[in-house]
Amino acid sequence: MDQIVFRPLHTVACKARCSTCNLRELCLPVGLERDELDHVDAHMVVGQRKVARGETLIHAGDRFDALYAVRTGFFKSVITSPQGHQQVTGFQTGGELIGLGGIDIGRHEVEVIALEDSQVCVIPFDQFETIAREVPSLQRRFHRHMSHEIATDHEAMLHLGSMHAEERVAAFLLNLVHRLEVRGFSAASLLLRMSREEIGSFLGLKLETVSRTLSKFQADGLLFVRQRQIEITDPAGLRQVLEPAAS
Amino acid sequence: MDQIVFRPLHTVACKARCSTCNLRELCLPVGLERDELDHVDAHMVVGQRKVARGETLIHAGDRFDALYAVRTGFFKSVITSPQGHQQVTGFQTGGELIGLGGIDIGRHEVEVIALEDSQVCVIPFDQFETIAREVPSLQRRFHRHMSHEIATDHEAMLHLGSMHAEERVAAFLLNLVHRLEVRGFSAASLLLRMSREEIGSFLGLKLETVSRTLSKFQADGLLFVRQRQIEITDPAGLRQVLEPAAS
DNA sequence: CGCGAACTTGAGGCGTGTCAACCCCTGTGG
DNA sequence: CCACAGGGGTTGACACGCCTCAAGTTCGCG
Repeated sequence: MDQIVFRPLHTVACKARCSTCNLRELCLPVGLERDELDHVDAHMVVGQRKVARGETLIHAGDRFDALYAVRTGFFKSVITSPQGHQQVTGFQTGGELIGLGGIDIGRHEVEVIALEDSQVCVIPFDQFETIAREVPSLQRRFHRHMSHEIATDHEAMLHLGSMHAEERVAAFLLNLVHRLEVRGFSAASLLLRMSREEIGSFLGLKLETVSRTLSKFQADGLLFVRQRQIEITDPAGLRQVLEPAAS
Repeated sequence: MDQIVFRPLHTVACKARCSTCNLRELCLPVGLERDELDHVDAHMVVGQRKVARGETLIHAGDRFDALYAVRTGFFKSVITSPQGHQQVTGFQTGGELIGLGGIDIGRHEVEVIALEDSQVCVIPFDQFETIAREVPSLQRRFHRHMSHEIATDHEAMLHLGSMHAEERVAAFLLNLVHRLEVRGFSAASLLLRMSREEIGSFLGLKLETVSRTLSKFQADGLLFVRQRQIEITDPAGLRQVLEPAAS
């Protein structure tokens, strides 16, 4: 689309150990036993890859042969139609898997771009399936991860298909803080890693509408916005926005 | 929500044989070897269930313990937000799996309702995971099925987030005929199993807009509509609707 | 320090929603 | 066999929420 981008493999050979990773309770190895963890440590993750802010981790159409688990940082996934329509399908952060939509046809359907300097674990998929056959609890965990993405996408469809701008933005913010909270960040203060345009694309709105809506929330005393820094001062009020227009 | 509905289990004990099912090349057992098929025949599908038109196969919130594969008929899946917003997340027909979004939290997130008299195969999930560990090609096939749902949902998000009414309806019709064509039906003539309202919910439009759009397509000579019967007279023209507004 | 990208805010237009009337088809009961 | 009821579909008039276009501001980065 744009220009040709130099794309080094950047895969660091050093083995990542899930057993010592602080995301282990959010990522694939949730709830594995000691010996299972050792097995996974030895074979699942072949290396890490660093992706600088703005760099592309996956190009649409790339051959699918590995999953990526976010270790640090923040990504967006974008789908582009043959006619050039674009849509952000999601934002991924620590412990979340990237590339699940590519398993089916063996090619990635989305472009995945880092929104800040990031690091991912590389999980070759053939090998992963072998391990999943050997470690039932890993298999179950993987199925839950895929299922979670499906349920999440359905929720996004709900937002896109049946909510007003204010409801979409409120739901987006609440979802985002919740995910950050689970990862140990503040529930009240967040730094957006994506632009208004990217939020808009994800929510099916134009960037101006996102901007206006945030301004309105501020005017209503629900939060403070200063560029990408947001302080949620009235979380209950923000949830209220989602309530059906009633008393 | 509505009233209590009498919900018999309806599961017919008679074993279904994948090896003799005419959907075997679309459903989970695609490409299995003879001996693998025998194994699957023996353990995967515990029975069938009939669902009359209008009946509910799965209630939102139901415990998840089995997947369903559509053997005959047509279903819609609907998600409802805590605030009462509703969204059709998809329509399922022969060979497609139902309930994948429920694996994660162990409860179904969607309501699944038959749009015509239908029949599904019941696949208890714990048992299925065991077989998937024993039969790698079934495992792979299942992962591809889940991945396909993810990619499909992303496509739906693209429609919902970045297309105009005419584009959405055209994309919907083309997708539908394509799926029916793969299943041996005509590419030109189709009988919609869902109402305008259900199409609208899926596409993020009101039923009137769907109706108007179909009427416009007819006026433009792209198709004939008569209630739920549609004849596509100019498939190329319909695809043209998806092209960016240009020459 | 200065440029460009990202963001904000305003004015006006358009596409889709809303509301309402009417039609068509199906099924049911007299 | 026909009358009637009711749900689904069509069409029109109008409203409104979001998009478009444009100008001005702020901020981050080189």
